[in-house]
Amino acid sequence: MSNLFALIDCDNFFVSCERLFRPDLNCRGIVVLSSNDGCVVSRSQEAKALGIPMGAPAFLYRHFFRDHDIVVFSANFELYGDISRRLLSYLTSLTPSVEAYSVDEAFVGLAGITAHNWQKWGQSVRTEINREIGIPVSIGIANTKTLAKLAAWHAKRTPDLGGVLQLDPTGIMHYLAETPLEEIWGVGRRLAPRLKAAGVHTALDVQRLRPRFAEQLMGLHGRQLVSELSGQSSHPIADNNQPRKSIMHGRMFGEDTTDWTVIEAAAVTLTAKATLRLRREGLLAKRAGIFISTNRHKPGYRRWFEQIRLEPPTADGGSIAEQLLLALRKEIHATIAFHRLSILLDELTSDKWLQTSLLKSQSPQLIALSGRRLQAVDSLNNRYGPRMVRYAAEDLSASWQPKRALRSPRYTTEWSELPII
DNA sequence: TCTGGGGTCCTAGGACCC
DNA sequence: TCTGGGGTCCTAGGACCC
Repeated sequence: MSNLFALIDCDNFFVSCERLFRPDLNCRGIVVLSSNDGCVVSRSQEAKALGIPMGAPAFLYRHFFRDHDIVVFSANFELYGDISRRLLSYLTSLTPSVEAYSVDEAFVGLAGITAHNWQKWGQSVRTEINREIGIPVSIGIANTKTLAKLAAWHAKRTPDLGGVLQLDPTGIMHYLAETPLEEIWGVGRRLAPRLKAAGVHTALDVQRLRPRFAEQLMGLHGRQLVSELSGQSSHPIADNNQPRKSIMHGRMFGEDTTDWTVIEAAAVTLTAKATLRLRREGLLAKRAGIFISTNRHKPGYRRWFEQIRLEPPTADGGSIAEQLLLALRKEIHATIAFHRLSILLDELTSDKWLQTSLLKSQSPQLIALSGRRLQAVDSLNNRYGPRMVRYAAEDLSASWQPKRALRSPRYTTEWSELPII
């Protein structure tokens, strides 16, 4: 028995996924760009060594990429999502105590696993992931999730460790002292300056804070941080089956637009996608919001947010989009170049128990009809391909669709894009 | 010309109640 | 004229994460 946590953290995840099907790129500088080919979200070691920062705007680096022979990809989220699922399924074969923390990281509770030497256990897991899935990972092992994150950070940067670090009581002080404040899980760009002003510069300094003072500096969160860094766990492995609390779906437009028709097409398409996720997870939304803004990098930046109540709760994209657009239209008069639009669904509830309103009662027949229509659409789309049946408004314009000119094939999720040997 | 997308949690303050 | 104390709930905004 042990109360240890492991963090499995993929190295340069998006780049590693691209290399999986392009071994010819193994020693090349590679970057992967965000949606709309906007900025750099993943870099190979070679690209990092050249000094390309995370989040670098792609347009500023176009010449740099060319001059340094950097291979550039648009993000291929279908591929990354699929590889991520494979990793998760491998980890779940070791123990059910797995928390998918993000697309490229997972926590594993080690209580149910027996091993004499955790460092060796980590090495073997790492080797096996490399063999079975083909993605390099770093592994941190410690008594708390915060320390496991910290261990993985060092495992990535210290070649002698071979990609795995277990923080045991003898070595822990050294690594805490060597961890800059900003690298602690839970200390971001706002807290860091506040802590520095109080003379706190490393993870060891934070660990040594008096809990009351930590709470003054960082709120409740600070107290937990001190205890987590001291080896007292306050964050257990989270249950991935907990229903989600909100769904947000948005896009920056391929080009700015003043055209209401384009806004409509974007809003309906994004709402349809968001409500499809809702239905797949057996949820209904009680509230929806639409968020639209101009380019925040240009002067005169403005944004609008309209929220509506959904009575009864629904997963019907057409009806939600219609109400949202109606609400938005009332607020927007001038012709403005819009840059980005998002849909938010929240106050989610299970579709098993439908709470109908007493006052604004809608006929049960009507609700049932909408449910059957959505079911029919979903089953047609499952059978014949996504978006085979869709709202006409989705096709009013495609000009808002983001650019992804340099996307690699969806090797593992599209029959027509299978790799050819 | 060109700068991403999707989440969760905590807190402060206001409205309202007795 | 004077104007307490304590509680709950909701929301917007801020902070964090990847």
